[in-house]
This record gives sequence, structure tokens and C-alpha cells, in this order.
Amino acid sequence: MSTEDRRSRRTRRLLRDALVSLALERGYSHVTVEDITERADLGRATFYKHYADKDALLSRVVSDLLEELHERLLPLVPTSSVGFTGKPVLELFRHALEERDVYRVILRGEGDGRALQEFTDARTAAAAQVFRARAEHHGVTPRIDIDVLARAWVGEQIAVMRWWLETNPPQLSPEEVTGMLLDLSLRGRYWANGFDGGPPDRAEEIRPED
Amino acid sequence: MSTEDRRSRRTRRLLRDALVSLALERGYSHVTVEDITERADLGRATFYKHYADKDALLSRVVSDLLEELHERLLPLVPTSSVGFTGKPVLELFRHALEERDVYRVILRGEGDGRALQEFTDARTAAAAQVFRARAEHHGVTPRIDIDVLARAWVGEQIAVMRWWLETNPPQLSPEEVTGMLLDLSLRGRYWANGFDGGPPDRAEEIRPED
DNA sequence: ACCAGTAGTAGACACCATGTCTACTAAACC
DNA sequence: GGTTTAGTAGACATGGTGTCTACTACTGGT
Repeated sequence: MSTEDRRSRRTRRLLRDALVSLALERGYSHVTVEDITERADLGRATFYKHYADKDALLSRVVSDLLEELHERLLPLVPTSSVGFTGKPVLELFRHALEERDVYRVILRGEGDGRALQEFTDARTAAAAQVFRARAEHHGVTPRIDIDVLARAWVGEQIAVMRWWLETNPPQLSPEEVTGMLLDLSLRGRYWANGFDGGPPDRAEEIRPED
Repeated sequence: MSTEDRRSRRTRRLLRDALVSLALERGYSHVTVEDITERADLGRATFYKHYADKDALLSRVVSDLLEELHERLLPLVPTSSVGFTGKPVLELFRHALEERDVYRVILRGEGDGRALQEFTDARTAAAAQVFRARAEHHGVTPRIDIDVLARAWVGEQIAVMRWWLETNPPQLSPEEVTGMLLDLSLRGRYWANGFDGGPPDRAEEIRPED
């Protein structure tokens, strides 16, 4: 007796899988409720017993995924140590590889991008929290606003993850992508482009004559 | 005689503005063709004389914007000098501020994210091209794959730009955001978080016991 | 100033997907 | 084994889509 009728769980899983595979094939907006129930081999009326509409189903898929991810990250998030271990990022990429199709649907911004936004916002909030804890723990003052930092970092992750998940077949292991991403993010683009030392001071560069 | 009937130009502009404002209010998917023509004060049939459907209109909005941006960036893109001037980024952010509403619609990922994807891909291709030219010009070997570099960089830009355009009212000037973004991107997150020196070697960190 | 061509319009149309409901059957739970 | 709950087929009103027709009004070229 795990909280729910066996039939319900089966149905929800079928609907979820059908939506994901169809969205990958045709794009979310070109998938109808009938398409979904047909592929899931269920009556159309059954759909509406579980979800108000297509968007509700997608929204549920995202929040389930976020919850699962959260549980996997919990034991890895730096609490006392607060260093740059990179373990959470690695776990994120491993999770993405396991749930590749769902991630692809979300990262493609299907469904008016609300799914992607929800995902991004959750990751950004988590990153900002870690950054704040780290700054306090090491008694260090960030040189750039922490929220901007978090957004940029998550933006990087997601952009690279999107590319990585769409390459067929995936050539890089989760360890390899995560490694590149961390090197790039921590050391910066000046280093990544192959230059040595620090970048030139941009103070006068960024403000031309105008 | 600028290539097109005066009425056509007027109509297209009205449809464009109506779509953008409505998409901002209700979200793209909750906007109907009739909504658009009503706000534009045009007959519904007129819409179909110009565009096949709602998606075609949005797609046109994006490509027009990209073309306009491209023309503004052309004289700024480093050709002979090939340095880290940051001028193109600044110009991008200025353009975004001027066309704030259109950028917001696109960056929100409206319309199944195809608009955002088109925008992202265009910027990524441009960035990759500059990176390649720079590497060659300075005879330097990138430490990270240039396509990954370009994707991450554009991902950062877009994530920060999204946040910046959604803050009401915009508190930072284009010069200020661009400055933060460039500092962060070129120097890296280790520096941005407030630490001095270089980040710890991650070689053993990223590969734990497993 | 005119006129040929093109843009805008109202209204009608068939079509399709949506979301709701009913009366029924089948499965799960205890 | 009996009660509850899930799945189902089919019907329904609704609302947006994309097309078309016959008409009016404006514009650009000469």
C-alpha cells in the first residue's frame, strides 16, 4: 500500500512516457491529448481524471524530476566543508544522462519555456545558497553580486548540458563534461582560450568614446 | 519606393507590436490570432494575408531582430585587432535595452522555445567564429573545445540578460552589466567569489571513489 | 488626375482539439 | 466477496484555426 492505487501509478507513468517521447518527436505544441492517450493506449477520458490539461502533465513531470534530483544532491551539497568539490555538478550531469529524454524536452524549452524556467530557477536558487554559505564560511567578500553569479553559472551549466545531451551518441562521459565546465567556470575564459596570466584590465576598454 | 506598400509595412508593424505586448501579458500560447488582430485593430483575414500562422509571425520577429543586431555589431566585431574589447557585448546589451519587450518575449522561451533557440544558436555561432579567429591570430591553443566555450559564454550572457531585463525598473546601466559579465567570464568564478590566486586543482576532486 | 493593382475587410465555412459529463465495466483493496 | 475507485466509450458544446469569396479603399506609377 504505497500511497496510491496500482492502476493510477501505471497510468501516470504511461502518460508521462508518452508525452516525453511525443514531445521529442514532434515538439510539445504539436502533441494533442489524444496523441498522448493513444500512444499510452488509454482512453482520452482517463487523461482528464489525472491532469487538468497537457500543461499540468508537463508541469508535474518537471517537479517530479526536480524532486528526484534534489534527493540525489542532498548528501553531496557541501555543508561543513564548503569547498569547490564539483561533486554536485557531476551528479547533476549523471542524472541528466539517466533521464536524458526528459531533460532534453525540458531544456528545449517546450511548453512556453515555463518548464525550463522552473528548472533554471530551482538550480539558480540552490547555487546562490551555496555561494552565500561559502562566502560566509571563508570570510570572503564576493567581487560580483551573488545572484548574478548564480544565474551566470547555471546559464553555463544548462547551455553546455543542452549541447551535450543533444550530441548523438554522447561522446563525453559525465566526468569529462563536468571537468571542462568546472575548469572553464572557475578559471575563466581568458585562461580557457589558451592565454596565460590574467586578462587585461577592462576599465577603459568597456567605456569607449560615446 | 522602399520595396513595399506603405499599408503592408504599417500592418506588419502593428501585428508585431500586438503580438509582443500580448505575449508579455498572457504568455505566447494564450494569445490567439484574433487577440492579435483585435489589439492591432485589423481584420482577422488580414493576418493570414501576411503570415501563415502565429508561429510564422514570431519567427519573423526574431529574424528581423537578429538582422538588426547583426548590422549593429558588424563594425564592432574585432577583425584585425582581435582583442578582448567587450564592445560587441556592450552593444548587444544596449540593443536589448532598446528593444526590451521583444527581448523579454524571446528570452522567456515563448513559442516552444524555438525563438530562443534560434537566437541562442545565432549568437553561439558568432562567438565561436570570433574565438577561432582570436586563437589563430595570437597563435594560441584553446584549453577547452571552442564550441563548448562559445555555448557556455552565450549561456552566461543570456542568463544574465534575462535577469537584467526582468528587473523593474532596470537598476544597472548596460555598461555596468556588461562590466560584471566580462569580469566574471574572463577571470572566472573563483576570482568572482572573492578568492585570490587560482582555484585548486580539480583533477582528483572530480573523480571521487566510485 | 486617373486607373490598374494590391491591401484590407466582413462573414461564412468545415475542421479539429478541448474539456465536461454520463452510464457502464473492470480492477484493486481490505 | 463486497465496496470503492480507476478506466472507458461516446456524446456534447465550445472556441480557435485556416480558407475562401465578394466587396471596398487605398497607393504607386504614369
